[in-house]
Amino acid sequence: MPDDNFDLETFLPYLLNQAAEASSLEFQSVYKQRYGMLRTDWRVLFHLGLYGQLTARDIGERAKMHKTKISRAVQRLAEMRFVIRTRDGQDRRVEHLRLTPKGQAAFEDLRQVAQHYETELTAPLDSAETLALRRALVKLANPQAHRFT
Amino acid sequence: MPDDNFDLETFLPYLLNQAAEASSLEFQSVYKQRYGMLRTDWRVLFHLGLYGQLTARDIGERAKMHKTKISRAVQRLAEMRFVIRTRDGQDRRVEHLRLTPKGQAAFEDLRQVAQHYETELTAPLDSAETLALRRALVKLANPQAHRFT
DNA sequence: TTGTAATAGTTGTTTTTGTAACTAACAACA
DNA sequence: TGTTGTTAGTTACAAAAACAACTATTACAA
Repeated sequence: MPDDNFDLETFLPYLLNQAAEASSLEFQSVYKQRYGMLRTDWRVLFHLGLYGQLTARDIGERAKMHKTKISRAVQRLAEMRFVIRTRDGQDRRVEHLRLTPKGQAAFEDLRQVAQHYETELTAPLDSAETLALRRALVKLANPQAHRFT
Repeated sequence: MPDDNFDLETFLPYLLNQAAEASSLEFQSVYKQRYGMLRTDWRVLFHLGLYGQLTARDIGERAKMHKTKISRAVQRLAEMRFVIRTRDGQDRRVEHLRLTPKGQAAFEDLRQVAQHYETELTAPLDSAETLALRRALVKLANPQAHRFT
């Protein structure tokens, strides 16, 4: 008979998903209703807003998103005139992406929402707790950096 | 000019999603390859395995899953002969769900995998960190219980 | 009673995602 | 050169999720 001291509510993949979903809900409703964006869209937007000009490949690497997701997000963002794509001169396969003024404005707007929402989210946690949470999450999000296998 | 001290990597909804995705990956490959299950499927399976007979409604409430998701998961699990459905005598709308012996076996198997995987996941964290993480996640997963709005 | 609202669960349709195959461009090396 | 392999990004198709409308049953109140 296997161990009985297992609870679903403490199983990390489950718990993490619950927390992630709950904590994304409100923010999601903002970028969705205000700009008709999908989750992939705002991620790309934020990457470009925060880190400047990037290629689709760069974004995929940083955000761990598959290239098809990014390709489609960029298409949508370009249609909305939030992003401009320019071919690289040296290597004509790669495309440089950057925000238009309109995209920049949307980014600034959503960043403020995000920032505000962040403080709301962490309200039930004291600052030590929040710090510990972030540190643990970073470790979980980047497993290879901490394992030996 | 808005605050510039905002980083995507520390934005909780983003970070939580990254951690959740990374930490679900390996476990997902097990229940997928071993039983052809979807995420919704193992969640329903685990609910029934851990808490005994439940209705679809119960599961939806506990797991915060939409009823259509559960309906279809139950269909799949019933096809696999992992779950048995019996109509309630009093209220003929409700259906009681429980695991068959075959379903029970699959649950026990996956529970062991989960338990083992859990220790692997928490390996890079010390026990205080793990505890803090769980407590914080529980708070984030159940916002209404901690807010005043 | 009977008409209205509510609830449990299902089904149908549309979006979104995942996966694989594809095009175009470059790299490296015989 | 040309041939093979690799890379950036797109497209096509299949799988899954989201959303809305539906059936069947119960609750409740005029």
